[in-house]
Amino acid sequence: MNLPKQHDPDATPLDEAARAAWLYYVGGKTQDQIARELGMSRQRAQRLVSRAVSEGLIHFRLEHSLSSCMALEATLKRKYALKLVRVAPGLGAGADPTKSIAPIAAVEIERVLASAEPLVMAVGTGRTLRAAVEQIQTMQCERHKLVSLIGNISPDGSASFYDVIMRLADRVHAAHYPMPLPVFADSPKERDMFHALDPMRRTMELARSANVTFVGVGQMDDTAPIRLDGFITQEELEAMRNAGAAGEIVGWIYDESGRYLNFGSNLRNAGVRVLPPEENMVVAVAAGNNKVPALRAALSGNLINGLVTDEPTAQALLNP
Amino acid sequence: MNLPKQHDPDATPLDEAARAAWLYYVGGKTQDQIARELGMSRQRAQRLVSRAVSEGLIHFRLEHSLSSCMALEATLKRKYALKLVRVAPGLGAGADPTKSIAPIAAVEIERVLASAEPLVMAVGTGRTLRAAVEQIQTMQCERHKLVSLIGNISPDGSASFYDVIMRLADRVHAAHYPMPLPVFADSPKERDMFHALDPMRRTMELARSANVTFVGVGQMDDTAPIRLDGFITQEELEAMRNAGAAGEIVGWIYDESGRYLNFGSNLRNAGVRVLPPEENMVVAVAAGNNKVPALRAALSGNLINGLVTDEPTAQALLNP
DNA sequence: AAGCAATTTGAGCATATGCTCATGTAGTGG
DNA sequence: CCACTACATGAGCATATGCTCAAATTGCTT
Repeated sequence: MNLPKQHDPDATPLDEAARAAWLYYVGGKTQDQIARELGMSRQRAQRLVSRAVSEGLIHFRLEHSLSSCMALEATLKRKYALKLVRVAPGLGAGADPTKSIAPIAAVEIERVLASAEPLVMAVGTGRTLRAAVEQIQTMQCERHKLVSLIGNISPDGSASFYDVIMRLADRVHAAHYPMPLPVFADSPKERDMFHALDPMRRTMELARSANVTFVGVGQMDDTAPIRLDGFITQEELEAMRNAGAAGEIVGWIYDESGRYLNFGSNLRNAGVRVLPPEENMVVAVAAGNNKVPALRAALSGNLINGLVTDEPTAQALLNP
Repeated sequence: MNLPKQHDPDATPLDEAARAAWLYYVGGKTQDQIARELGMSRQRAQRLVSRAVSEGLIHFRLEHSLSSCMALEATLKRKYALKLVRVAPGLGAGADPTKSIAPIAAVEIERVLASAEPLVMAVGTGRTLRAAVEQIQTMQCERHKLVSLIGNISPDGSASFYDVIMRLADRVHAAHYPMPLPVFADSPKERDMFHALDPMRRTMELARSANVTFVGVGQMDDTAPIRLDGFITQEELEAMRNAGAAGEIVGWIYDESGRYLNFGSNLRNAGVRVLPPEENMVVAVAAGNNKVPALRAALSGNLINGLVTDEPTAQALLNP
């Protein structure tokens, strides 16, 4: 029988956490039972379960679309002529909307990657996309190509934290093409030098030919991620705002009608600009009150034709 | 902000359950908070969450392979020359092993269906497969064909409860070919009549050409599902046992070396027999102590070349 | 419209969970 | 070899969860 195991010796800590979480969520046992079965204190079992959750060893996935969210999806789709809209149930006032949209975005990315024909998928960066990628399940996608729209080198020279493409490629086993250049060059001249390099040119060409693109959207208020992560200074940010900046996609700043500014940091951006999609899909993954103006602008300029957001944001986008 | 919603009127009960579960598992809120946010009693919130779990609106998925299970997989793979082995962590003594293997089997079925090339997938029936299918996430698989190996008409004339193919096709949106005939004919003659029908012949041909097959495995002790579901009588079962019956796949009974008996109910079975795979894959999804002899027999006869089971069963299969 | 059965509801309570804190233990650098 | 830091552990407790039961509601039949 399954009496207390004397603490299986050849088990990594994460193994134990995974097993405890399995017994808890899949098996529906109490932590007390689990502790006894695994020969440990109830404390430890509790910690293992909570560890498994926080380390993302266990995923929760809702297999049911709320009708209220579906209604918002339909309305948004019509209003902005979008091809894809997903609205995640809101998590209420204080919560981080990233938590809410990440699992939904993950499902959509998986759905795209499940396609039979080989695709080129371009991806941006950012906290939200990063969180989404963490939720993607592993799959075999050798037929697809993943390409980054944006350099992976931070101002301080390190690889950017929110580098999404590598993690995604890891999970889905697809060929991937990161862009080994700074996000912003020091000058337009330097940027042109990078762009003159042949391998760079090919990667950028690939990115521009992507069938599907997933990007985050950055706001331009004082919490602008582009500033918080040290890509531009507060002064530059203010200058861009004065020039009409409403939002930003892979670092490219656009005004409230979704037109890219020909000014300031945009002149140094070394990455690929997302252009209004025609046959291809450009899906923005973003939610939160402070992103509403940026999203609205991107939508009016038809910079995107797909949107993954949450309930309150969807509502805000519909209330003019 | 998000103060108590006065009980959203246009929400189905399942909608509410899904929303509560979302807030609970994804949002990490307490049921008390959820109740306040949704304007209901804590009780109700509690019930909604537990309902969402029991109705399968929310799925738990482990994104981490336990090393002890991986070791068992490797050993089984070698010992029986299998192409695919997955071992789910056991849920301990009393628990229903179906609960344990269903999510793992679901992942494997998804993985197969994610394939780029069009496939023919044949499926059997049974409680275990049925539970696995409930765990599969929805996907778009128009390129694939799903075909049933077994009739979907019970002895009492109703459609069989554990009919798997329709549910699976529903979820994954694939073309599907059920077999509108009884599981067992009344006589060999009647069976031949069914088989003479042209559409039936084509479906059976399709089933025999399947690239991948997923089946359950039935035991031959007094808990034999084939008897419990009224397909054969206790007397027939005993007769088959006396003739050496060790297990059953889609109703076809085989002996301990995995050879089909040419006897009894096998003479009336109207479905397609699973033959030892060559290029194709035949994956058995089964676990539990009482299934060990049936599994062992199927493995010795090379009736299957893939196995999804749980830890205790894997261990039992390895201890001779 | 009344009566009945079946389901839903909330109160109260036993149990399970998770947090804090004091203590222990391993690993590191002097 | 000792001192120190960082992290792991278990006890105790406040809180969250889920079960039971009695009351209320719903839907259905007469």
